[in-house]
Amino acid sequence: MEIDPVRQEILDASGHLLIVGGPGCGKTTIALLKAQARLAALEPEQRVLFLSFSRAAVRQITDRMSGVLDRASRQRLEVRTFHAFFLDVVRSHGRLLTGRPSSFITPDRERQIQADFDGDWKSERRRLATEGGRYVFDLLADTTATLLERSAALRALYSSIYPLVIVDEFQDTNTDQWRVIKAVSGASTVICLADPDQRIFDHLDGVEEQRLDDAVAHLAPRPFDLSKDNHRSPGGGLLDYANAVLNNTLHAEPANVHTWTYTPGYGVPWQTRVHHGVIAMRDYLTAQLGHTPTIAVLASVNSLLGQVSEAMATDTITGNTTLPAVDHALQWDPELTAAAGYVVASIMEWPGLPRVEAVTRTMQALADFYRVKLTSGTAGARGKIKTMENGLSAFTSGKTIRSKTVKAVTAAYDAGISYLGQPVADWPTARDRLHGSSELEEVSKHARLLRLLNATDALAWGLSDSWDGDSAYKDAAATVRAVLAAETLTAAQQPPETVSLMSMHRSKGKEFDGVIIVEGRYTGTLLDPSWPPERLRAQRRLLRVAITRARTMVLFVRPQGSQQLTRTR
DNA sequence: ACCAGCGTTTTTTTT
DNA sequence: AAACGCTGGT
Repeated sequence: MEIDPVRQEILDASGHLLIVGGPGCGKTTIALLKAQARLAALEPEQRVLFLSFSRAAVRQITDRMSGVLDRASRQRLEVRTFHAFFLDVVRSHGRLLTGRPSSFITPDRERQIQADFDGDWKSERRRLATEGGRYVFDLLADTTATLLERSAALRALYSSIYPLVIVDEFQDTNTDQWRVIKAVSGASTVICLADPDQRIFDHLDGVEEQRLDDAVAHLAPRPFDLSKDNHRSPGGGLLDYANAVLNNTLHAEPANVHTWTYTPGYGVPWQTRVHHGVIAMRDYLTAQLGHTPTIAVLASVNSLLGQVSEAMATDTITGNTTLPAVDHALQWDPELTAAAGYVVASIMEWPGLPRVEAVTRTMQALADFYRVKLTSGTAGARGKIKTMENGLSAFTSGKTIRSKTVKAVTAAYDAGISYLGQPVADWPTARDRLHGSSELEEVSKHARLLRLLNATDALAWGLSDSWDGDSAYKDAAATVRAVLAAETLTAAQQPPETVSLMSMHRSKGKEFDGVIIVEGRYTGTLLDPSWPPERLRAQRRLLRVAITRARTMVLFVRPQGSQQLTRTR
């Protein structure tokens, strides 16, 4: 990178900095260079801390480091997620708060504990922390902030290890993360990297528009504005176009932005259009760039991406051409799918179990499914859990059962079920018992998504081992739990596929050679003039983020008659 | 206490 | 279109 006068000023400045600029303006690169410059003046054991939100973002930053920093600097620059850092602090020093060593509760374990607990989970997890020194993920930021706020010695310790702290995507930090930054800013220098127009997580608790004002008020940072620079798609006009979408100003579609419209009910399905778009873009970019391009398919809702994934997983014949299946990664929350899998697994244990125990286990797995939904924000799941628990206790105590789900599950058990000992055939047999209430239908539908976990082989092997050789799968639930837990962990560590499908929110901080933005007929609407102004502005920010993920080109696949993204006259 | 039916919204990381 | 939350009938 060329060091212009503004960047030279950043390198020379001392004290807190607030570096503001849009996508691809080089905020990260100049922050890395600043870290290198600062490291040269530090003691050998001192480090620079670079905090970001997701493991994917950490990966992108470390990848970029190799081209910018020398070896020695790379080794002394710690790029970590907020959570990894908080976990370290709590593990090392949580004892100061509770008088006992700290341990943490993984999300998987949290749900199990939650499943066995009746009452208010929020106060219970707080109690587990203060009385047992056991922390769930959600409490790590708050605990770290409290530790640093209360202990001057701890603040001094961390500031001496990390005299410089860089915070990525600062505009989306929540209240607890900000408390931590504030606490270390007393003795450490803080560099905030921010783009107020990339604020797309306002709807989350603790993420607020005023965060940048907080920084100005409490840190009095030296401000720098890099928003005029664009290194990601130089000359390509993608940033200009994205800014026009943000502000709804007059702008023509640049040559590297294309729109395909589809008419619902006529011609090929929209999913096939997307499939075609991915292949066309891959071929075009391969020729133009001379290497296999990275491509993202983005939508504003997850449900559309599941449909695209389904379509792209198989060869599709359209007219006289065949679209070959495309290997891709679907980034979505696998926890619910896994929970649905545990319900199916519990049904695979039925032949070896007495009636009460079989129904109880399946009902508990069903309740667990709704506990997962509850933790991911669906308030209505609470009522369903209660209904199921009530129905289950009515069942075990012989009272009249009113829950449709309990009735359907007992009826399915009483109808009898037999397995062949072949997991691939027996799994659907078990899954097809999930009928007779809206809850069972819902779980059944999620269970069908299990193919997306790419764990089919591992599941079949595991279940073969638990076949008792006669009629039942013993400990099928534990087997499936172990396989799926292992699978989700390894999936997170894999290098990204060249084609990935994710929500526009999830694409934050990532970049790709090409981006395909999909809009459905009824779902995932990109813009609707009837929305209230605040929602429209939030959506335009989101669209700007999505468009600027692309280095080279953008393709929209939209239904006919959809709202223009920029003013055209 | 349960659930069908109706009107509204769809966005989420973390070992 | 599907999944949410809310409400009134059983």
